[in-house]
Amino acid sequence: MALPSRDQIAAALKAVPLFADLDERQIERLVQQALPRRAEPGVLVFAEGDPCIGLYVIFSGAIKIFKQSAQGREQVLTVERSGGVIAELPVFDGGPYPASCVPVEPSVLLFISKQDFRRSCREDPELALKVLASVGRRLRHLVGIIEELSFLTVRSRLAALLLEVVREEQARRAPGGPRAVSPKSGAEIHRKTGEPLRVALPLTHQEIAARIGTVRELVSRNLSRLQAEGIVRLDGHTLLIHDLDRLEQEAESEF
Amino acid sequence: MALPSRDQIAAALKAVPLFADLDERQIERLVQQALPRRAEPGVLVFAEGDPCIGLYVIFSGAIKIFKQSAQGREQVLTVERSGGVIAELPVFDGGPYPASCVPVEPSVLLFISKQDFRRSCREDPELALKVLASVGRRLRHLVGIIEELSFLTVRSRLAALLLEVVREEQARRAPGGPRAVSPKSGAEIHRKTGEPLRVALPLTHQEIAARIGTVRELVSRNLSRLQAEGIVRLDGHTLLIHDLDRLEQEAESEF
DNA sequence: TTCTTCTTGTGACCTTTGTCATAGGCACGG
DNA sequence: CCGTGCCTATGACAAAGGTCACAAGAAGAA
Repeated sequence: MALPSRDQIAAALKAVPLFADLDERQIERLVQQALPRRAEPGVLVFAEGDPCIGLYVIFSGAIKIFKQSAQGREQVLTVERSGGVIAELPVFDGGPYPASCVPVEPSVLLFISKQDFRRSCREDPELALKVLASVGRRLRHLVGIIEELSFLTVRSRLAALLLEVVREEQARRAPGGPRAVSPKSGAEIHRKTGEPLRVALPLTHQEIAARIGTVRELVSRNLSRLQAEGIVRLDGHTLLIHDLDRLEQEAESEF
Repeated sequence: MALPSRDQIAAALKAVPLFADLDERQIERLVQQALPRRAEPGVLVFAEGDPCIGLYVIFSGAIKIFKQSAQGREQVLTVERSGGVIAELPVFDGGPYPASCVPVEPSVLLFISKQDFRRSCREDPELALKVLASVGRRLRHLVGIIEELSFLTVRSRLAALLLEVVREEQARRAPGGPRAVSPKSGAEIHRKTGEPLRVALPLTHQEIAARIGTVRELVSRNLSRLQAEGIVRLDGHTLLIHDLDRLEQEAESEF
């Protein structure tokens, strides 16, 4: 895939929630500052501890932010997709990147240097407030991970992850965001009809393990157990949810 | 203790890192916005899920931010002291407070409403950037907790906590921050002389457990073990560190 | 002091998590 | 078609984490 043109970059930036209601002139400046680059799965964009030189907007693809332990265990902090922004925080506190970053699909990123972005925020307080709001969401997410690690078993973290995958998939199917009309979400339909919910689960056990903070084998065993109990069924990389209520219940069950 | 006077509030705000180099006029405005209030240990300042109405600057005392599980287990996210700021983030993303907040000592807080603070940030981009920097530190801290929960054993998290207590205590003893001159930290002295390092450990096992994400009994057992191994010694609420190197080593040991 | 409450130490026991090893399945390139 | 490499499943085991119960200590309040 070729790198995006200026027009494509401008369109992409306008679609980024963080830059949602900037005016034309401001977008234009961001476009001039943005440096497009390709990034391939397996090749680090940056590593934990690297000095922070700027942030990245995801033009296309998907990017994983993670920590790695000395023993090689991995903990995923978040996976961001098109329109997402990476590392907008370390840009401001002067420290190095707090985690590593690698694509999970072939991706195109727009790099904006620390200096440029700081200047933009200084000149446009609204942008700074937007960044703060975005960072707020990020912080909530991290607190959620802490809560899960500290209160929930591997089994319920797995159940929670499956539910999250379902929700994302459904959000993707119903573009334009949640509407007031059309009240039946996939989950509602499911509950009514008793038909199994069907979503893609494009993750290996290893990747699931890294997301929920455990090891491959436990994911395998717990998935088997959930299947044996008739809560879900796994057919290749398709996940069938037979009992959403039970799954939701499992996702809560604490230590 | 009486509530602070305007002058005292002004002085306190100037000493807050977040407001470090605001000019007189800006400080004056913050003073007018700040509403002092007392807060007592055991009485929630706000609870997780409450709508966010503003932020708090700690005038005096110490404040704990924590999550609580349905089973009553507690996970401390941070403990802030005089000069610290609480909940500066949820002010910006429109969501409710993500965790609960309670003093661990009798404290005096300065409340600043969401509207006021947002206006101040809009009018002074430098302040917004300061907030971003401060939030950056917060995020690093949360990522650190995730790392510990996901990679380290209870034993090493305990060792890490003890080391943190030592570092804080030493920072308090050497006011004015770390200096380039006077290179001998307490730790250095300790290593040279072989004398046990001695710091106060003003925490119950229950409180330690809530900080490192486990239960009372495991704290008790692991402390005993560290003592049996001659690494530390506990005399009432005084902690003696006999082998700092070993303790640092333990703080790293992964699963 | 004395009583009550909070805190700590510990044994017994169970559950969960993690490790190691092994074997079969699937997918892709030659 | 057949390797080669990755992914999955599972048994056997070890170790860590957690629960329950109970006995002492320590610390405050009366």
